[in-house]
Amino acid sequence: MATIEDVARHAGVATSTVSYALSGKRSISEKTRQRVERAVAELGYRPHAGARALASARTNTLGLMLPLRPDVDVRVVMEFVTGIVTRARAFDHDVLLVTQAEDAAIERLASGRMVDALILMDVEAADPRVARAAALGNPTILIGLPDDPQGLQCVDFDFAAAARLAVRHLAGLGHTSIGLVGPPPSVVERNTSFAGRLLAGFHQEAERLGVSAAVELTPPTHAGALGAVESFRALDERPTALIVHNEAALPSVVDSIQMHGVQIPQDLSLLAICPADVAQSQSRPLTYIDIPAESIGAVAVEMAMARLEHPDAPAETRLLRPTLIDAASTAAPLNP
Amino acid sequence: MATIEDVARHAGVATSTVSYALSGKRSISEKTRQRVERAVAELGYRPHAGARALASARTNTLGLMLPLRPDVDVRVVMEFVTGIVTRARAFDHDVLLVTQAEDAAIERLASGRMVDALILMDVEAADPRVARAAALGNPTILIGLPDDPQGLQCVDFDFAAAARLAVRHLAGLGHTSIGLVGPPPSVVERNTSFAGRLLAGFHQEAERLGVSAAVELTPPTHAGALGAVESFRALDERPTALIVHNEAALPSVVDSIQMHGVQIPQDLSLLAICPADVAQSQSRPLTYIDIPAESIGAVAVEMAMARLEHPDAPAETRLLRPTLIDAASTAAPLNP
DNA sequence: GTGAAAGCGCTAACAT
DNA sequence: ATGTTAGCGCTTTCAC
Repeated sequence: MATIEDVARHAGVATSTVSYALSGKRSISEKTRQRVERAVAELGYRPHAGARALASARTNTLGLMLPLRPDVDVRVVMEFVTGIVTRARAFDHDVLLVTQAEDAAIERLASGRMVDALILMDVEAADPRVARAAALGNPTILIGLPDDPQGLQCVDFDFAAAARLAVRHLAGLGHTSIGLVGPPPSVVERNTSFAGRLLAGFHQEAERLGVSAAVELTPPTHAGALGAVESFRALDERPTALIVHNEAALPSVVDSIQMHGVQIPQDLSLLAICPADVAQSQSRPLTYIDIPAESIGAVAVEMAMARLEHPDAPAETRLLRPTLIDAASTAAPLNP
Repeated sequence: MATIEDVARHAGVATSTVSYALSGKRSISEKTRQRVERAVAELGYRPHAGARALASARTNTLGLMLPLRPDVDVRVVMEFVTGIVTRARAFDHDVLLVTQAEDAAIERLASGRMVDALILMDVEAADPRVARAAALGNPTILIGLPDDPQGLQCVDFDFAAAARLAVRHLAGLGHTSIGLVGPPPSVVERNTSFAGRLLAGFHQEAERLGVSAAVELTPPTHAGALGAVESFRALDERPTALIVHNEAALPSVVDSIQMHGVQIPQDLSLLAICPADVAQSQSRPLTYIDIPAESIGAVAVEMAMARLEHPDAPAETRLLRPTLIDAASTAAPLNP
């Protein structure tokens, strides 16, 4: 393996010249740059990542901490990951993946100086990782919103606004009773940040608009979805519209509704809150509010990079605004 | 951040003693080891990964190359990843994730000495990455089986044997016409290694046992699944048993069968080839052949580690044998 | 059983 | 615009 010194010798210049020619951190005459580049190509030179990290205190690596909990939808998670990895590459960074939620992992990556910055996914309202990470020197970006985001860098979808938008859309069509097929109970129990915000937004807007609101926390299974639909049908004030925020249950919800001979949207309006491609892969077109998972991942990376540039910039929290895509699975309710 | 020198000073020993006390590479008196360990704890010392990599030519990092193609099922992919990350940690290794299929990424990781070994997922029958990787100094493990695995380290599920087992099981029950709901056409077109082996095993065993065999390559959508089921029903020799090797289509296949009023297994036997948890999350219990994705990932890591220990050991290919779990979704066909 | 010191390959002052 | 050189923090001879 060629070293920078080999390149320098081959090109007849000093090692620092090679370093600078490659990094562009000081001006180099066109002629020497060419010679260096030729030498690099001819020797197939690649800088040694460890040596560079040691000398520069930069690893060009991002740590991604992704607890793989059984109740998270991997499809959605992988969209985040895609956004993160793709955007990181644009900044010439690679991604180190950690799937344990243990604090030890944070320290290993950070104190071992394996990464320049950390991205924490699936943040809970009171997440022990957050304090750990904040105590670290490394920039840390949270995907999600802990109870107290003071002084932390956070990015997430505005789930509260999404729920409000959903309720508003349906109420605007004339619905007065709306059901929410919510996330799995375990997601709510462990205080996942997004679930609480979604539920709060849902109830808040329903109250504001004077529509009645019912929630079913729904396991990510076929049986769970059927159960939720049954529960809503058994209600005195049976909902005329359903909001579904549960990617795994969505197909079964759609199916079970149709199995009852209920027409969408004539008899029942259906509105999904999920990533675009999940909505679009259902058995019928669905009106949905997009969870822009890839964008959120990309923003997380951008925030991390900005932090590396300006370590003292004030912390900011970014919530991405919801947009509704109408595919005619919602309509005015039938007059009784 | 404390360095090894700080620790040495704090413990009143030489830096080399600290190094050896930590690595155990030479014997240390119990007393000094204690002192070193105390100093490490008190200072919160963590070795600098880059410095270590530079001095030892070991990064304790594994590269995982995971092309995110739209036709792969992320659920299954994430099981592989889980197996890999978990097992890697057991060997004190972290995982660097690359999602581009580009050759450039291989060189970056390997020549940049960012990783000790590489694991390539979703290998195609004639995969350009393979030649690149083989040319590298780093140990490389392929998950999948290229056309010519000579001299390469490969691990995969024995899809051919799985297909044969499935056919044999159904033929043994008395079925004489079997349909295969296969992977998406694009998966076959791009010569994904597993798809070809599965199809070959299916046809081979069907021919051997003299049962008629039909295949529908099935897009991973609801519409695709419905289409496949319709096609089979339209056949002159309508299959009395279906093998499904398509995680995304599986739920829709089950639903559409039931929607036709067809009883499983009385009217139609159904056998899935998929990871256990996919089979178990369906709307009814399914007889299935397990794709042990996590185990495969774990084996890949073990092979990589073995390679690091014994770089000159002969290359081996490991194919994991299929097992069938019977959940009564297959039965003898009705006599006409 | 322990220490001293020579690198590993790079970056970034500091020179010129 | 380019060259010289002192580290960065660790591992591993080599010496005792």
